[in-house]
Amino acid sequence: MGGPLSRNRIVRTAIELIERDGVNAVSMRRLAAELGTGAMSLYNHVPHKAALLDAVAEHILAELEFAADSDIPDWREAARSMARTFRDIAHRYPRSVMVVVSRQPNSAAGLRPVELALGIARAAGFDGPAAVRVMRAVVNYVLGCLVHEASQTEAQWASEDRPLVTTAELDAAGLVNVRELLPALAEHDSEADFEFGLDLLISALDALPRTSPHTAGWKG
Amino acid sequence: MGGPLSRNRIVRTAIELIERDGVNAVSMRRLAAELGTGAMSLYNHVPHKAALLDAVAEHILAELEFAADSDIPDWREAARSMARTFRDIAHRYPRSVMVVVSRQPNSAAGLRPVELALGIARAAGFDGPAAVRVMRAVVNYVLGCLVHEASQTEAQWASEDRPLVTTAELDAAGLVNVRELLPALAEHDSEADFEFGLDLLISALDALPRTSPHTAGWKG
DNA sequence: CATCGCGACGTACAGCGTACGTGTGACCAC
DNA sequence: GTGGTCACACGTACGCTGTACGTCGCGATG
Repeated sequence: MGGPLSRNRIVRTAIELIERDGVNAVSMRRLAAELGTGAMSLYNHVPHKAALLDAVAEHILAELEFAADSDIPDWREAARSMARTFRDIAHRYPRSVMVVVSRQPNSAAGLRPVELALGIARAAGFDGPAAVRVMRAVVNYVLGCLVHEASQTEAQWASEDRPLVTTAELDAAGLVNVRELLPALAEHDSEADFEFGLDLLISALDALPRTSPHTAGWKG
Repeated sequence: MGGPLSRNRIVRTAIELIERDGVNAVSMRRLAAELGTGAMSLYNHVPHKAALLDAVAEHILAELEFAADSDIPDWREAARSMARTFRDIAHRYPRSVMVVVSRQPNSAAGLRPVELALGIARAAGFDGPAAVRVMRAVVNYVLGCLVHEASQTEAQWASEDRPLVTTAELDAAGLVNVRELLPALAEHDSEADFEFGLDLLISALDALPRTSPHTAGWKG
């Protein structure tokens, strides 16, 4: 069914399964059934389940490479572009985000976002430890946004638009600010919020003194 | 052994178990053994395992309430203090961080950080959607830092100071920036990086125009 | 004393990851 | 052609998981 078994086909099907039924629904047997084979056949292509999930993370992260545009002269625009690309990919695989994020980023594939961000930081004129700090500031912000949105998405999947928390509970817990701003919290535009924080961070970084000359982004 | 079984004792022991052996090592049987009882006894206090992990998250998040100091007049200092407190708690339970983060934050307990951050944003003179945006910017940044550090910690636990990635692999993958900045990446001071991004973000937010008068933090 | 309810505990079952053995077909040396 | 080798699909089996259900002991209440 669907051609010969291969590591790539297994990984792609695993991603489909995660997106359709959630991470917890992924088992070797179910995945094999999806592929029309026996569970043990998978082990000819993947050493164990953890490695499979690593491969899933790697596969998704690999899309960054193709999507990232490294020819943008203005480093602020390049950084924004990379962050948006990252977020777009996360939106394409919403239920896989936590899988990707929770894998240790020490494989060569996991370090690709770091590589790209470091390149941009250096192009902006930051060097050595400064580049690392700048890179981490924006990567961590983006990471937090993705985790946040993934949480929201999963919560939505879990409870089919049933009220997640009642105002009575909020009052009981003394969460007055949440209670008052509940409409603003509920109808918030996560896209706009993402851009807001991103612009803020990048502008602040751009205003920092440099340790080495940079190619673009002087404040006129 | 150790007094009567209770929900609180179960949750505390679960946290100990996570910190000692990792999340994957937590099973109802092992947890029960740790408590000196049978596995099924736990179900008199907790409906199922997922609820137990929810309770773990809630228990850890509850420490924010006691630790948070809401009497700081300067909103920037208040925000910094809250962020640091959050991070301190994460450092006290390093291997539980991903559990807390990956639970849906829609319980009253999970919304406590949101509540505190919203309070600070409003005290800073932001209101309505602006308060929500400001709150989210800093919360997402802090969240990203915690996830990042948790990943690092878990990686360290997983491989007892064996080299995680070789320079040869980096070259093969074309990660030139990572390769060159590897020393800076390795010996980086995560505390300093955290403060760097936090200050940057808070200062940038403080420079924003307000929609309502605020009590402190004017730029002189 | 009889009764009741709560909570600790054992048993049982479906499902999990995966170690191991077997079978089958494609390839190659002679 | 024939025998050997190898890759890979597949079945079986084991120890572990979460948890539904039944039982039993014990303190409180009539």
